[in-house]
Amino acid sequence: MTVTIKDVAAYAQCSIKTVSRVVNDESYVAEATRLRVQDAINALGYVPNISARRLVQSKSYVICILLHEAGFYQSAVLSKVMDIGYQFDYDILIQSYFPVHSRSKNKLSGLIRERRVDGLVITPPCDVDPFLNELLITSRVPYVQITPLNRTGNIPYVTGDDYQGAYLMTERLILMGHWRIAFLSGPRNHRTSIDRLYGYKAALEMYRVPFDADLVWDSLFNFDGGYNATKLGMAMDNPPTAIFGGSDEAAIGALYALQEMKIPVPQKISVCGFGNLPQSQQTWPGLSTVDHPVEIIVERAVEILLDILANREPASRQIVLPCQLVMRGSAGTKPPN
Amino acid sequence: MTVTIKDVAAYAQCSIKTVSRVVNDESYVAEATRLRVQDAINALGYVPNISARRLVQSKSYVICILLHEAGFYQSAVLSKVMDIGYQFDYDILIQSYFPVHSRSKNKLSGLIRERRVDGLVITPPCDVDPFLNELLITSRVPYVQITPLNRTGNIPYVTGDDYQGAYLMTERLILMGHWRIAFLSGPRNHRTSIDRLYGYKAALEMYRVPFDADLVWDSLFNFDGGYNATKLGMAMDNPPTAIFGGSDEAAIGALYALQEMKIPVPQKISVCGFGNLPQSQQTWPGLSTVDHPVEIIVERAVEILLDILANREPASRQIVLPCQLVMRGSAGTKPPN
DNA sequence: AACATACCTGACAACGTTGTCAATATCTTA
DNA sequence: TAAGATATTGACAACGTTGTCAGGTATGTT
Repeated sequence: MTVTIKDVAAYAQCSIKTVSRVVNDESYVAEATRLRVQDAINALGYVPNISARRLVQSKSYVICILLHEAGFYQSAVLSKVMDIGYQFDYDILIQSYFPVHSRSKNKLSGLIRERRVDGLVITPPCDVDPFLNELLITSRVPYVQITPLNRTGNIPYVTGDDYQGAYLMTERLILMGHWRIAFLSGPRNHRTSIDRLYGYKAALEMYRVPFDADLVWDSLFNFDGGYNATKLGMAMDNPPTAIFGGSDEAAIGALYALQEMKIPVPQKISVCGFGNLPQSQQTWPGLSTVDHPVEIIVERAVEILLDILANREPASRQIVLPCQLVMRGSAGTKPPN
Repeated sequence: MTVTIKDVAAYAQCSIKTVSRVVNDESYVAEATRLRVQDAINALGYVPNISARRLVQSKSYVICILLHEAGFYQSAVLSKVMDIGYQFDYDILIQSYFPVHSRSKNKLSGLIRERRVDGLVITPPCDVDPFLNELLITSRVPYVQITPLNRTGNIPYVTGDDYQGAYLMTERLILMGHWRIAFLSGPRNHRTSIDRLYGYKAALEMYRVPFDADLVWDSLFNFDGGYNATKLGMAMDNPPTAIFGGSDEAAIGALYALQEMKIPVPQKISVCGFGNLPQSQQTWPGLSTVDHPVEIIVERAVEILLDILANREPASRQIVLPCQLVMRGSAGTKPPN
């Protein structure tokens, strides 16, 4: 039924090893032989059996993207992963991971321990899960973290510069006249969230704008969090003239809340986000945000992983990429009192 | 280094075949033997080598989700696929497919012909690509289409009822007093787009609302298309009081355009979409839309595919699921003249 | 007691490829 | 011309599993 390397060898009158050499572009094949084999391959429509190759080489040629819930950020990562997927010899497998499901744990454990995947790309918030970390250590499977919530210097990761990005945006708001700027914070024990908050604080300090702890609003970095925090926060005696969302999702939630409260953006209040997700340019007004270069981040992460898998030493194992401001309609100069 | 079935057999003092039986839960293994083998497996930490199993069974235990560009709809599909992915024995591979890239074609062709995937789930607009269709036919690989742009009765697919959904929404708008309702159309040669247009027309007819061809605006079903069409269309002499976007993306584009033109929604004009994408509840005002039950669609599609792969006859090979209205703030009664 | 039947087990081939190594042919150099 | 280097090829084992089939041992039936 299916054409194997033996059929090709018989057709081309040579050994299977020679066919293998031609298929894998190895040296030491006479030009005439190579052509004869090529013809045989074409004539018979031979395609190598990947399972056999994988067995004998004990490699799966699969890398796995590990995601938690499918939020917008995760979608953005997937978009890029898909875009570049066809450039590699590796196949790309996606796997969700919910630590609460034991089936989910089992699946993941099988994936790694049965060596169905050669390497992993880990997206937040999977990097902070203890079970996964344990599994990664004991199995010794290579992996790279993308924009981890927490990170240590010896694990490969690629991330945007949270501190610098938050600093830039805060600075910009200050230069537009704002001095009461609320910050929509994420979980207080996550590095990403902490770094962004530090960037925010540093800019305030640099421009001698007093820091007000009441302007740091917990948002969990998601839509509902941003919405609720804004509803609550805008009721304070001395509300801010700008809201800087530590994530686009939270900022979009803030936008929604403000619309609901009929507080015009940006006339009465400015809103900014962090992430530059695809939908942040489809809100009204367009969301000013810090571009977290997801595409480059993913590209670099996959590059590092492929280097590791090929036993090449990657140019760098920890990459922090600078962020840029993307100003749209949602941010403007501070309104007169 | 790695523990194989032989090691387990030696430890448990039995043949490799018996270990295989235990691992695969086959009958005809004495209880005592089974326990002895289980102990050996646990003691040695044995995990079967999947590549070997795949080779001997000539199956890959992988299903592939084929996507074109990573739009929001595609992300929604992926989300659900991920959600349910850990329930299967199959691994889930994602692959983008851009017919213009020859590398993309090669990758896909290899994926199928090298039998790296056992089956495919095909998302729009991949289903209308001739190269892919040719490949699917010649390779005989099983596949299911999700909400195909075009479809024939003999190919497995799962989709929402475009006609019925569009009918319902148009009817609702009419009942809210609208009789000049613009329809943001997709490509005119795609079944999905045509069906939604027919549903729209049918409702108009039923309620004796005259059909005006000038109110069918080409939008390509995306944000820019919806935006441009709305900008253009609202400049006409007798503009509509409602815009029904054939897709949420187009409707969100329309919302943006209307905000830009300072035409209040829903006071002056109502806007509705089709799809109920995650972000359609994060727009302001919340987008009224037709819920396309993506989650169920994906679930059913995967069920069908798994049935086919297991040589079970699926309960049904073509499934058309009813749609429901989700009314949010973007639609209201027709304003007085 | 003879025989059928169900249960249990293991030897061995097969899956389709790549790696190792030896054998041969051809070329280069002194 | 001989010796050594280089190019070319193929035989065969190995990868780790599952499928086939034959053989053995209890158990039940006539």
